[in-house]
Amino acid sequence: MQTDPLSAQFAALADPTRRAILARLTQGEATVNELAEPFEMSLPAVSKHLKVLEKAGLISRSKEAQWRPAKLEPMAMKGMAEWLEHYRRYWDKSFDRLEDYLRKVQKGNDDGKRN
Amino acid sequence: MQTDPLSAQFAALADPTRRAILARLTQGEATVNELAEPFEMSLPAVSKHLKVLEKAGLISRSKEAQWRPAKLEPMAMKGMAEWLEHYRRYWDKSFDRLEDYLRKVQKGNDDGKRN
DNA sequence: GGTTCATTTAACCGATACGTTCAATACAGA
DNA sequence: TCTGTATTGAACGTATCGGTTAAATGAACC
Repeated sequence: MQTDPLSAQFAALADPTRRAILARLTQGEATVNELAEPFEMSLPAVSKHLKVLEKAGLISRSKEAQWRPAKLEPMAMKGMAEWLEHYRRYWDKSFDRLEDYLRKVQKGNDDGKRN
Repeated sequence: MQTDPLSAQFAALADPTRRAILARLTQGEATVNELAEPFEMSLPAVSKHLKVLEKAGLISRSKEAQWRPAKLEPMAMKGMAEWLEHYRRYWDKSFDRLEDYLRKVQKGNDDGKRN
């Protein structure tokens, strides 16, 4: 695999087991044993998946006694989401109209004092 | 690699050459030779990258004489974008407030007659 | 110190990824 | 039909992936 972050992150998402692990981690931190429970897969296999996710920056690990709970690091997803956003205008018809609208507001009656 | 579409699509994006090819295709259709030009890579290599992108549904190929121009199929990106959107609330602070707002509008003063 | 539990490391395996080179195919045009 | 151009196919090498089993590590508990 490549060394650039985006490649590592997309590659990490290219596996259903890893995507399921990330989904599980939206419910909160979890240990390897807990994460492995839904899968018909050995613990070392899950441990390796976690290593892939960690190298991609998508999760972090902590340490409590003999447990190494995994925690979601959602900021790492931002880059991928932004990359895809550049293409939204090519599939989302209504996005073109939104762009037009935003351009108009930006230019003309600039009442963007919100927040 | 897995056989589910999302895995194939994320895997396709996990390579900088393929991402560059997709970026190029936002400018319009292009032949293999044109697509290969920026890369220090053999033509068969680029041809293989196109096959990966095509299997993922991210591009399509047509046929004009001996040319097989590639065309962006942006709809195939929707699934990935939606998958990532589920996680936006975990990295985007302002998204929580937006959610609250939308929930409120949905419930109470429903003046959503636009469009 | 010995036991148990959680996790990782090591070694291995078959399949796939990504690149190469050389040959084959397909079409256009003189 | 011959030539040139565009593209793909076949065969190959090397590295990585995703899984396994068995052993090692580390911490808690008696």
